[in-house]
Amino acid sequence: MIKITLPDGSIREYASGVTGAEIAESISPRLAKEVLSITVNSEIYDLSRSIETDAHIKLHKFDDDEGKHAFWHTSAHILAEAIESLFPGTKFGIGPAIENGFYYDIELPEGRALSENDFASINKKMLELCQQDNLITRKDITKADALKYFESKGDNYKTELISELEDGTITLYTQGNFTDLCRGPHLPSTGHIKAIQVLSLAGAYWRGDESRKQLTRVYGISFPKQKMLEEYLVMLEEAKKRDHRKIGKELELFHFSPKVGMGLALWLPQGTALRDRLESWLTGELNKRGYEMVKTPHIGNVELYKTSGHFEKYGKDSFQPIQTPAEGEAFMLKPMNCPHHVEIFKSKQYSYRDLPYRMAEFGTVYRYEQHGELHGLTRVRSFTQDDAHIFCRPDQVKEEFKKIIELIQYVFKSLGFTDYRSQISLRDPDDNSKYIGTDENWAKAEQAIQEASEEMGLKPVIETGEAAFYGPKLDFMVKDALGRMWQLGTIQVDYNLPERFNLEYKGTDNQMHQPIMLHRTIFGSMERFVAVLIEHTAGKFPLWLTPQQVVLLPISEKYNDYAKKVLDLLKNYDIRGQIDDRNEKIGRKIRDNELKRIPYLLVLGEKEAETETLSVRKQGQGDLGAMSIEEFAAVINNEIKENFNN
RNA sequence: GCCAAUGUAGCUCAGGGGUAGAGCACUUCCUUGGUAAGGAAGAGGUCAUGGGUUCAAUUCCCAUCAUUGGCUCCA
Repeated sequence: MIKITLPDGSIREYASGVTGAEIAESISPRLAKEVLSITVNSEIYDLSRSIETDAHIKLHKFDDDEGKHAFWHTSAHILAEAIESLFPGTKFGIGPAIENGFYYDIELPEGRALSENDFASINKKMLELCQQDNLITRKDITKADALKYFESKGDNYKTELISELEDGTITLYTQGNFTDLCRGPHLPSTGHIKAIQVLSLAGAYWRGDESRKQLTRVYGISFPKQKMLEEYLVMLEEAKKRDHRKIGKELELFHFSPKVGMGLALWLPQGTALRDRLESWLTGELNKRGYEMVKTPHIGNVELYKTSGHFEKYGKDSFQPIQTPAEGEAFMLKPMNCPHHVEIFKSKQYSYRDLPYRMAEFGTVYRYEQHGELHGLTRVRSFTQDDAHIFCRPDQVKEEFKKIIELIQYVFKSLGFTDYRSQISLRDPDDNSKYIGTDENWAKAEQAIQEASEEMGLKPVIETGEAAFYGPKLDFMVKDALGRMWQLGTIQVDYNLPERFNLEYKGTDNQMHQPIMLHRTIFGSMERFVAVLIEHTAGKFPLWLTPQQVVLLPISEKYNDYAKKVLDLLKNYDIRGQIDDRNEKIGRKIRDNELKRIPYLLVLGEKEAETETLSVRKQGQGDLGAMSIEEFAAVINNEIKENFNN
């Protein structure tokens, strides 16, 4: 008998060789039906694989990541089986589970290409294979036998993968008529998959190497219930509806013109109003927290970036330097704000008492992103960072981190991002040679980041070896209304620039010391953040932020004068809006302004004019009834107050 | 930068070897209204750009540019 410890600490005894499926069955038949894979002492097993020794186990269903992984991994094999049966002679690359579904990289036989027209037949075949409920079996074979098998199939991608594996046993998984090289784990049988569908096609280089052959990547998704697939497809539709490029056009926020240049956003008046409001609000918060605003030019002498090291590292792939009539003189479009800020720092002498120096700028930078990488406002060639640099003493790093974390938490909360994750990137403990800065400073900074995160209530994921060469960092990822993750804020420690620019301050010992520099941004860039905010809110911005809080709708032009009077009064309460005095009926005005996502519509006619009231309509809720101007102002102000209080 | 698809009116899109269509938006007129589209008339396009094939190209072919979906890269 062996002892199996469940996640809750309870211990059950089974005969040696018991499988995950049998354990699940012994706990509950319902669980046995839903369980997909099992973790045995931190290794993930198939349910049919026997367990020979005492172990800690955890059973995985579709609702945890490990369960999904096995589910989608098996789905990828089904996709491959379907394609092989429909297009014999197809060669297969890799077919992993990904965050949302799975893909398989394939190479179709000569002269054959896959198009969206083939999706229906693939879907049909995949569903058929699932309904056959074929058992999935795992087989250990030798490397030589594995090579022989895939050579006989002519599958040179698989043989390449196998030949790079270590000697020893190799596992193959078979379901129905399809056998694939795979580490596993997989579902016990294909019947668990009740809904499966191809989603899209893309080209992908074999092993991500552009000098190698481009394969066809087929993306798909699958679920244990048909209804879940339907919901997923609805979510994809919803994501399309929320696409910031679409809403940006509808709400006239920004525009791209090929005549100006790709990746260069033109901010329209409404978008500018939104962005300016974000900037001025954040500036206010920065001032409260001891930051000082600075402004620096859009270009800088090439020598500056040579000193900072950016030119050497990125100059070739960047916008090329601008020549001047002077011999040998060149300027670069600013790719980073930090060298400029460093020069501001260097403009005077510092005592230890002057630190920390918190310097912030909404600084526009230019980076030559590759053509294919440009995407709406999220990937552009000119963008404005909400950048800040904090020059501090080593003993201040932790406190400064805490202050920045507090600010980031406040900003996220105020904008409705309640769900976010954080990640600390530390250096690779096995190889210190690739990092600049002393061991002592790194150790201190890494400790400071971890303590600060913990004291501020973050639960960061810690990634060792992910730090940049110049210092460790803390990144923030927010989850939007559709559950998608966006990387926004980041705080980075930098030992590199202080060294390259020879920054110093005078310590209590009357000696010069090198300050530590912290880079930090909250929004990342204004462009990207506005895009995320649009998709998160579907264009229904928080009341305090939205460019137009109210639109006044006179019933007919007889009441335009009353509307003008009301608008003036509302302005006294800092409520912003405009009058829709088009020659249209009230229903039309309501419809058009609802579509523009105006939070409050005020209907003004004879009744209202006589009683000095407003008929208030809230976006998405409809008629709230009549109110006095004072009452309405209170409604608005309360809603704004609540936004910042909860 | 690579692969694929796409590019027709301000927007969303239909069409198709014989000089171009719809809806919305726009302009003018009528209508002066009560909570998600009032009516009529009008104007608007070098069918992305440049070549080629053809009696004829917006349509077919090639190139370029841009957009979209991926890949690669990202200070």
